Amino acid sequence: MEERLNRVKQQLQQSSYKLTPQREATLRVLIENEKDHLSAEDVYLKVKDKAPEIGLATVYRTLELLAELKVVDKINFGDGVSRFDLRKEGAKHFHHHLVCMECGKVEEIEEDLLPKVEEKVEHDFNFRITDHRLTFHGVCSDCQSKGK
Amino acid sequence: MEERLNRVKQQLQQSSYKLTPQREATLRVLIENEKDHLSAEDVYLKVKDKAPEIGLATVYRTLELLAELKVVDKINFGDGVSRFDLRKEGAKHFHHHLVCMECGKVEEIEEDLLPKVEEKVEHDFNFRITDHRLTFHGVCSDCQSKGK
DNA sequence: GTTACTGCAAATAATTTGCAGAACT
DNA sequence: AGTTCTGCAAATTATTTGCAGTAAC
Repeated sequence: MEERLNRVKQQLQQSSYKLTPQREATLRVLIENEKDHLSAEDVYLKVKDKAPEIGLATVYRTLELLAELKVVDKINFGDGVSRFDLRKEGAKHFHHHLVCMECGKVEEIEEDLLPKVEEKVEHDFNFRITDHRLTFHGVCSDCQSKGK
Repeated sequence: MEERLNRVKQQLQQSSYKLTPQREATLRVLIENEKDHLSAEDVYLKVKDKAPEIGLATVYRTLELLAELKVVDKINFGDGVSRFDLRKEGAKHFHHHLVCMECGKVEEIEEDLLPKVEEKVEHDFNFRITDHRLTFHGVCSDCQSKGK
């Protein structure tokens, strides 16, 4: 946790940004809820528990900043809300998601499934890929067994 | 064009919906701009040219209805706007997109690149896939040559 | 001391909803 | 007649921005 914060701190300072208490609190929430896919509002509420004086606008600004630095990825599952997902340290690409259409659960796939596909796309379309978003919609295993 | 409208009309009627003049005008705009990725507002403006009395709320309601029937797919490229993309007739899955981070251009990939990946995911995660969203971020060939 | 950062409130933007009337079956 | 559909205006929701004060280097 602490090492991770420090690395982000260095990243911030390299771009002459500061790791303020508000930003630190926001980062801690993101790290503690790494497996979730929190909206800005969700993050705000959790940060407020620790630092009640923080404003929602600051959370938005911090999340935007972290997205710029590629510390988090911003993703949208189709409800009108942006969600923020901590990027695995050192990961070149954003991980993939499985969204269950029945219960809404979101699972993560860490393994990069796309290298071959990306090779083909870069070649066929002469497009230099820097990142991707891959989300599968379907029915999770729990809902499959329930649904019978 | 007309056959295509008729097929959607039948789809609507199967679910006891009607193909009203407003819905038809909206569909025509979508078909005429098949290669674009129009927002609800974009669609509204284009429909208004033909049928000035139509309301924005009706366009939203129509697009939502068409998404439900899988005539269009709703997609979000990260700006805060939903875009609506006509699904190729008979296509089982949503096609893929290349979004250029420099100029914002969006290209489509019709070929389904994911059957092998999906097989693996269904097996490894016991997840029944019904659809997917795959978008690549990067630099298109035009911007690559300009950028030199 | 200067520049970056924050909280608050107000502004903006996208989308949804309530409702009374119109249209289709 | 009964239901579905529409336009309008108002409401809601998510996000952004202006600004005056605060904190960090």
